[in-house]
Amino acid sequence: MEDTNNSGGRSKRQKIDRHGRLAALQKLRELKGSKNKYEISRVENVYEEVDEKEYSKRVLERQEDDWIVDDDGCGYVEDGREIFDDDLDKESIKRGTKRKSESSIKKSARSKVETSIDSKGSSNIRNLIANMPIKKKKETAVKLSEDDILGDIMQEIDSTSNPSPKDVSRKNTSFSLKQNTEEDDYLSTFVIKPKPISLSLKKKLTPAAKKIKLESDIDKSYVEPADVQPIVVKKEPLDLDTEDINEMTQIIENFDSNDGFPDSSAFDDVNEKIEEIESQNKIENKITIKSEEVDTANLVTEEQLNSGALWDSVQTYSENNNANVSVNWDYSKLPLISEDGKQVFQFYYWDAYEDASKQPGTVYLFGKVWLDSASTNVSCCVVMKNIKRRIFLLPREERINLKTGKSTGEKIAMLDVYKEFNNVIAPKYKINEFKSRSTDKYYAFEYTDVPFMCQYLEVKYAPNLPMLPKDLKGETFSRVFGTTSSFLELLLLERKIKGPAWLHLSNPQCVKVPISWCKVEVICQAVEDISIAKLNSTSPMPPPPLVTVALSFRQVMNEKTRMDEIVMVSCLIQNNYQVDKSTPNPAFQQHFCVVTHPSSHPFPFDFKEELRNYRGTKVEFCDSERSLLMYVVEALNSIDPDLVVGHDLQAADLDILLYRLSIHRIPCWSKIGRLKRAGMQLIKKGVTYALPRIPLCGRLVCDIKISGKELIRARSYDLTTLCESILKMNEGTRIELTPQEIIGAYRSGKTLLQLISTTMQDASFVLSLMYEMNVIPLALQITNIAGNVMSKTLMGGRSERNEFLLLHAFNAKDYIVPDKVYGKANVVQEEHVELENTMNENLANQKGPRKKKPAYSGGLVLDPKVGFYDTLILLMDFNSLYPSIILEYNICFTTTIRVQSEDDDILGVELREDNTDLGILPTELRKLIESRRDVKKLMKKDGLSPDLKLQYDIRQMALKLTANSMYGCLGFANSRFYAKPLAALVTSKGREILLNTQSLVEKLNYEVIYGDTDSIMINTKALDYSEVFKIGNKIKSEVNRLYKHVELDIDGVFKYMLLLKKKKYAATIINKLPNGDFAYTNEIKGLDIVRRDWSQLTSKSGEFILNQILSEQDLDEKISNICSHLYKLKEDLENGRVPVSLLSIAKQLSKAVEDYTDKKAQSHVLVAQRLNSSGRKTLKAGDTVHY
DNA sequence: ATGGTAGGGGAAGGAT
DNA sequence: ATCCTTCCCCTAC
Repeated sequence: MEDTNNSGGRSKRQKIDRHGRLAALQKLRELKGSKNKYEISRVENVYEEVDEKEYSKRVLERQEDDWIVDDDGCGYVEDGREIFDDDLDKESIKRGTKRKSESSIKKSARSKVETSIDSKGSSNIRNLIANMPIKKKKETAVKLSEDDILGDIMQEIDSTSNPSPKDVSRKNTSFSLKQNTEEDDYLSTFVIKPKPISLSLKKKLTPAAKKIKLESDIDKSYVEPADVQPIVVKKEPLDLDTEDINEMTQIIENFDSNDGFPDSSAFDDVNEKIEEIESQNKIENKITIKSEEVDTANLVTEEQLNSGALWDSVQTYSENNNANVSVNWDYSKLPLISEDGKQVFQFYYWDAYEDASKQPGTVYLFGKVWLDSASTNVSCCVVMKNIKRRIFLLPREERINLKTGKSTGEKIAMLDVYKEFNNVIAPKYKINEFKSRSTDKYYAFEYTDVPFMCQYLEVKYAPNLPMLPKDLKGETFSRVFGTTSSFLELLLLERKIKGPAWLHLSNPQCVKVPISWCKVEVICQAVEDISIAKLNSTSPMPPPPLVTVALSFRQVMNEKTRMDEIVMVSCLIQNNYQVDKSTPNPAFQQHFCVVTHPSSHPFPFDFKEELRNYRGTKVEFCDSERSLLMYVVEALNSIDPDLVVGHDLQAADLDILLYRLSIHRIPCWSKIGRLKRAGMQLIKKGVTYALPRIPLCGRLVCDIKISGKELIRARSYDLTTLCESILKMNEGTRIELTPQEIIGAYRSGKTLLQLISTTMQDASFVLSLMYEMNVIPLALQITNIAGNVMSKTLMGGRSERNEFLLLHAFNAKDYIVPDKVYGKANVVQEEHVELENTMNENLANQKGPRKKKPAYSGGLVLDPKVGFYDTLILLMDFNSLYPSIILEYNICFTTTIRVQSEDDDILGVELREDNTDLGILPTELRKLIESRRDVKKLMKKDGLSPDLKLQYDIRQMALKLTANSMYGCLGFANSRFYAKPLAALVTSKGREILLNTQSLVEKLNYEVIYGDTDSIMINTKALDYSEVFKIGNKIKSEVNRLYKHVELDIDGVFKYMLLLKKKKYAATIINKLPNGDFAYTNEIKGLDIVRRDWSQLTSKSGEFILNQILSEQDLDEKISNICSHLYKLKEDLENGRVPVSLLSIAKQLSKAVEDYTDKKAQSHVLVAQRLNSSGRKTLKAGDTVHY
C-alpha cells in the first residue's frame, strides 16, 4: 500500500507538528523509492481515478505562484490508527544532524553496556531500572509537598472569593506575571547538559519594572517593533490600583449611573454622536457599515499578529470609506445563464436548512450567485418547495387478520397492498392524494424478518399531509419505511447532492415577498428542477469566495439581575476568503468595534477625548446594550457574511447574544441569519436557548473551540491555549481578562481603549486560528466526501457525516435505508440499573447519563515483557487495520447474515458464504483508500506549488479521517447505521490477526515483547540497523502473504526501550537519514510525563530521568545524575524554591459542576466550584480546570 | 443524543 | 490496616 523501505517516526501521534513539516515531508518522500510491494488490482475503479485527476486538474488551474506560505497545513490528530505512517517532522531531522558527532562515542558506550550485561546478567540492570525505586521515591516526595502547596492555592483562592475586586485582579495578574520567567529560571537550575540558547527575547519584569506607571507601560506596548523577533512585554493590562478604585467609585458616586454619560455639558458632542447613532439605528436598512480599509502601507501580516504584536501597533485608522457594495437588484429579473439552450439559475450551494415542523416540505438552500450587474457574488436563497413525502410498504406473504394476528392464507399481490392503502390507510390518516408504484428494493439492516430483496409499494404524497406512524401495520403489509425521513435528506439523496457544489435550477420562480434576507431569492417548485451543474471539466469553477466575519464578544455580569450583558463586540471582515487558495493576505480588510457601557458603570469621562487619538479601529458608541445589539444585527445584515467565526460561539457567545436579543426584543433579530422570522419568538419561556445554528441559518458557523477539539490535540481548548499551541505565540501574549477586569476597564478612557484593543486582537486570533488549522477547506472536503450539510460538519460530530455517506451509498444501490430513530438512546441499560433504581431511585436519576459500559470487546493488548531493552527493537504495525479488515473480509450489512448467538440473546453475524460481490461498506472504504493513495501520489510530483500541495494534503487528510471514523460509527449506539455485530466482528478479526501475527513471528524465532491492537514490538536482539530492517521485511512478507488488504509494515526501530506496563513505555527511535546518518528521537507513551493531570514539575523531572536512562552514559553516571537531580528537587521543594505554576495540574470537567454527586471528593471539581462562585470564571462541562 | 474499547492509576469508601 | 470495588480522568490504540 505504501512505501516500506523507510520508517516514519511515530512521534507525530503524540505531538503537534511544527512548521515546515510539509517541506520535511516532501524531502522524505523524494528520497523514498516508490517501491510498492504489490499492487491492488484496480478493478473498474475508473470512476474514482478520473475523479482525482479531475480534482487535481481543477486545483492546478487555479493555483497561483504569487507567494509562498510557510504552512504545514497538517497537525491533525486522529485517534484511530492511521492509514499511512510515513511522516517525519523536521525536528527529528535536525536533531539527527546535531547528534551526528556523538555517533563515534556510541560504539564504546554500547560495548560497555554489553559487557556489563554479559558479566552480570541482564536481569540486574533490568530490575534496577524497571523497578526504579528511585523514581518512586521522587514521586512520593513531590506528592507530599505538592499537597502543601495545593492547600496554599486553595486558601489563596478562598481568600479572594469575597473581598474587593482589587485583590482578585491583583493576585491574578501578579500570579500570571510570574509564570514564565520563574519557571524558566527554575528549570534552568537543573541544567546538566548544555541547553540550547533560547532565541526568543523575553523581557523579564523586575520588581522595579513592575512599579512603572501604567501610562508608560501602555505607551511602550503601542510601539512594538514589528519586524524583529517577537518581543513580549508582560504587562498588567487592567491592574486596579487603590487610587483607581477610589477614582472609579467617585465617578460612580458623582454621576447618575443610569445615564450613559455623566451629565455634563462638556460631553455634549459625545451625546450628540450617540443620538446620531441611535437615530441611524432606528431607520433600518439605511445603515452601511463604515469600516475602514487597512492602509496597505501598514499592512498587518499574520506573523506580526501571531507573534503578539499588539493590535494598536499595526492597525491604522483612516477615513477612507469603503462602503459595502450596495446591490440594487430587480426581483423580476433573475440572473440566468443558458445551458443547452435552456435558461438556468446557477448558484453555489453552501448551506441548507429546513424547519420540518413549521414548514414541512420546504428546504432552504443558501449560497452565492454571480450578479453581472454588480460584478460580484451575492447571497442567494433557493426555496425548495413541495418536497414530497416518500414511504415504502413491505407486503406480507399472506393476509393477516389484524385482530387475531392470524394468517388467512390468502396470498398478497401488490394490488392488494394498494387497495388497503387507498381504501383504509389513506382515509384514516387524511391522505387525500398520493401517487404510488411498485418498486424493487434491497434491505440489509436491523429487522431480520425483512427479505434481502423484494417488491415494495412506494407511496409519495404532499408534505402538508400528515406523517404516518412509523410502526404502521396493515392486513397486507407488515412494515412501513421512510416515514421519518427529513425533507432535506430526501432532497439531498434524490438529487445526489454531496456537500457544497454548483447547482443548476431550471424553471426558477421569482418571489413577490421575500422570506429571506438574501440579496437574491428564487423558488423551486419541483425537486427535479434542481441538479448538480455539469460543468465543463476543462474549466471548472472554484467555489465563490466566502465573506467571513470574525466576532469577539465581551460581556459583564449585572450584579442586580445576575445576567450577562453584552458590552462590546469586535468584528473583522474578510470579504474574499478563497477556500481553495492559501490563507488570505491581508487576513481581513475591514474592522470595527461596537461598544457600550455596563448598565452599572458609565463610560469613562475622558473616553471621547482619548478616542480622538485612537487609531486602533473604528469605534462605534452605543449608549445602551440595546442599541449595541441593534447595531450588531444591522451590521451582520449589511455585511451579509457567509461564514461567522468565533471562539466558543456555540456554547457561550451566541447563546448570550440570542438571549440578550430576546430580552431587548430587538426587531429583525433574524438578520443575524438569512431567514426572515417575523413575529417569531427567539426564545421561549424558560432557559431553553435555541440552538445557535438555527437562528444563524444560511451562514456557516465556525467555532474554533469545536474545530480545535476535532483537529488538534492540546492541553486545553480555551483561546489562550489554542493561540499558544497553534499560532506558536508566547505565553502571555494573549491577554486574558477576568470579569472584574472588564468592568474595571471602564474606569478610564485609556483602559477602555485597551479593552477594545484586546477584544479586537482576540477576534484576529480567532481568524488566524481558523486559517492556520485550515478548518474551512477541510470541512469542505469532508462534506463533499460524506455528502452531508456543511454547517453540520463544522459543528463537529462524526456520526452524522458517516450517516450521510452511507445514506448516499445505500440509496444509490436501491437499498431501503434504516429510519432515523430519535429517542432510542440507552436501550443498553439492563437489569443492573433496575436493581440500583430500587435501592436509591433518586440518586440514579440525579446522576443522569452515566458512562456506559462497553457494548462489545475491542482491540487486544498483548502482555508486555516488562523491562529495559538496549538491543534494537522492531516496531511493526498494520496500516489502518480496521478499514483494511472491513475490506479484507468484505464486512458489510449486505454480506452478513444475522444469527442468534448461544450464550446470550445478542445478535451476532456470520459472513454469508455466497458473498462474492463487494459490499457497500467495503466499496466505500476502497474508494476512500484508493482516492487517498491517488492524492498522495499527486503530492509526490515535482514542482507543485506549496499552495496546491496544501490542498492535496487537506484532501488526503479528509479522506483519512472519513475512512477511520467508519468503524467507530458502526459501534456507536445512537448511529442510524448502528451495527454492533459488525463492529464486534471487525474487532474480533483484529484480535485474531494480531494473535496470528504474534505466533507467526515467534515461529520465526523472534521475541515479541509487546503489542497493542494493531502493532507488535519485536526484540531482534540485533545491534545493526540494516539487519533489523532485513528481519522486518522478512516478517512483513511472511505476514502479508496471508492477506489481500490487511498489510503489516515497519513502523520504526527503537535503540533503547523502557517498557513499564501496558500502554506505558518510552523509547529512543532510531532513524536513518538520507545521508546515511542516524537520527534519534525519544518517544513517550502513556507515562505520567505526557499526562496533563500531572504537574509540569513531575513531567520535567520524569523527562530528565528518562533522558538519562535512554542516554549514552555509564550506568553509574546515569544513576548519579538522577540521584543528584532528585535530591536537588527535594531540597527545593522543602525550601519552597519551586514556582507554584510548575505544580499546576489540569483536569477536564466531564459534566457540569452541579452534576457531580461527590464534589468534595474531587479537587478539580472543588476548584471549579470556587472559581465559578467567585465570579472569576464560568466553567462548564467539558472545560479544563487548571489548579 | 451527536464514532469505538482497553487499560493504568489516583482517590474514596465499604467490607474484611 | 488491607483488600476490593467503583468512579473519574486520561491516554493508547
